[in-house]
Amino acid sequence: MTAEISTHFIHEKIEADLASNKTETIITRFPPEPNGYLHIGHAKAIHLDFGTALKYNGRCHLRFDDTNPAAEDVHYVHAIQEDIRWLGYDWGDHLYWASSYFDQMENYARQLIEKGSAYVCNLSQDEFKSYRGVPTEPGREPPGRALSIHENIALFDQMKKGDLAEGTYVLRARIDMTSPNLHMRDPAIYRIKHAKHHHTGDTYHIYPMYDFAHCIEDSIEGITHSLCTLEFEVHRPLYEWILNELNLYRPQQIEFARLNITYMVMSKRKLLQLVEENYVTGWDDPRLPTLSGMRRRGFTPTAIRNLCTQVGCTKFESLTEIERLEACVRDDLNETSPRAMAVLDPIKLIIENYPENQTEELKIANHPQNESFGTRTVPFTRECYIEREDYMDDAPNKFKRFTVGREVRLRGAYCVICTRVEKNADGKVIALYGNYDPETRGVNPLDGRKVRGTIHWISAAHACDAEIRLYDRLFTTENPLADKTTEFTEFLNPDSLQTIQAKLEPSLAKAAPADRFQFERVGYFCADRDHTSEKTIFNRTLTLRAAKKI
RNA sequence: UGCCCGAUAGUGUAAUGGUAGCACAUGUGACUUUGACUCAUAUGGUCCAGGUUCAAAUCCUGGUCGGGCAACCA
Repeated sequence: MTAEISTHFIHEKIEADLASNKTETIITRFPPEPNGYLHIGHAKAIHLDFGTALKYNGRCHLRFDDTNPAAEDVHYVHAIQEDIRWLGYDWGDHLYWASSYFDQMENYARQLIEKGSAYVCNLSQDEFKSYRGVPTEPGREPPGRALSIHENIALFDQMKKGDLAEGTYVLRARIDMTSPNLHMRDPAIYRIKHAKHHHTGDTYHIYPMYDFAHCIEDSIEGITHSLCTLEFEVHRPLYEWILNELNLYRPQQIEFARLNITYMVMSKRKLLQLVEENYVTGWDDPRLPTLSGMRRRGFTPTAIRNLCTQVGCTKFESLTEIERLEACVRDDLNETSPRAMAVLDPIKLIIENYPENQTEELKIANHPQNESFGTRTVPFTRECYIEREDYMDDAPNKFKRFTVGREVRLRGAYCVICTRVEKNADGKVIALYGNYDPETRGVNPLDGRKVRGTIHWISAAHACDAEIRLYDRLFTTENPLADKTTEFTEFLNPDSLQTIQAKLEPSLAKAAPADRFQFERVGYFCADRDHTSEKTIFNRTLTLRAAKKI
């Protein structure tokens, strides 16, 4: 695949480092914690990390940041790898685990203790809170600072052996309790956890904290540029302090803004809540911004990568309009999806001058601009389904579809003039009657009259019944998290999923799960993963770009 | 009220002291056997105030507004 990626401040920094020979090979890393599914926000980071490595002929490591066994699960490890591959990126042999560095990290922690730069602290979380102080006031030195190196080593050994209960002791970096940066006020770097780790099992009872672990992981792997999101900006002094204290190679951490998209929530915690409280059907619900959800919805990796390129990379906390994502998806799908016909809200059209028992196999192109998509045959008969909204009583002149007396082209078939309409007692249209012009099969009328509208249709006798899931945005407000006083679930769109029964052209019964189509004039659809030869199920990926219909 | 970061059309971005461009969205028109696609065209912008300079979106100072930081999460 191509490394389509725009240039921005991070690449300027990289190019300067290359030019000054500070670095030779660019090495980045994508470091997910296996505690949830990847979403489109991660796609931005993946695109940046892997795309940058590709652009500069370097490499990108996939490293699972598995330092907290309480939250993590091997199930997520598999899902994350699948999603990254689906997006189109490959880490080759460079798969790493924070947990494989645990022994080294312990040694580094010991080094810190031995040089007096770390100590064991027995303060409870609440107690330490009062020692740490608040942003506007300096903290006080915790009593543990007075312990001898000997005592600290002994205590750390006990923590490691698993004799001590969780929460009783932590190892702290000894930095500066008066620092204006709270992260420098003796942060915890090791804590006791008796949980079973998905990768190391019961081997360890102590686990490193993010701030201690991450910089060491980067350093060990020789990462040149460690790209992360803005909230880690205030952690950078700590990242650098630890590696300096340990006299280790120091990668360059650079921060960029997260991706936010209107009508979506990107927080892992919020997504988990939507899944656990059954607001959606699972992590791969097509309404979710998870990569697995978007995949099931029918979005393409190309579209997502293009979006990432378009939004670029800055330090400005932006909110991207969902329309831009949708434009990327339509742009790709327009080029890559074969066309087909489906009637979502059927009414019958009876062509009275068409022979009663005749079936014609019409050859129709699968793509209007690309002949390589080939053709398919679609059966045509006297009775067809057409879309209810393709008929209107007393239609204005601009309405290019049926009204009594108006002639319309049936896509790929004949021109038909609507002669009368049949309604039930409530005035609801039950059927349309019309006559076709046998001379117009595939061509315009010979007499030169203009037929302005073209509509889609399905032969009633051959129609394939299908379940169609119409998805719409999950929330009704652009930024469901903006209002801090209202729970974001209050803004859930009650109509985000509508399931209907529709009529499809028979060729679609042969579709395989995940196959994508454009149902002409209706939208982009893909066969759901639940789709089988017995039960036809399609998801609506997106509608066609909304044009003003009369 | 401590520290850190940021601010360019509605939105996302480019311009690296020298003509403020591009894309998405929106309006209008053309084409069309998809009211799609495509094409043309229009609307619309440098947070504010000073300063430096022949020249400032860009550099400096001060404001304003927005975001982040007080897990034994990452």
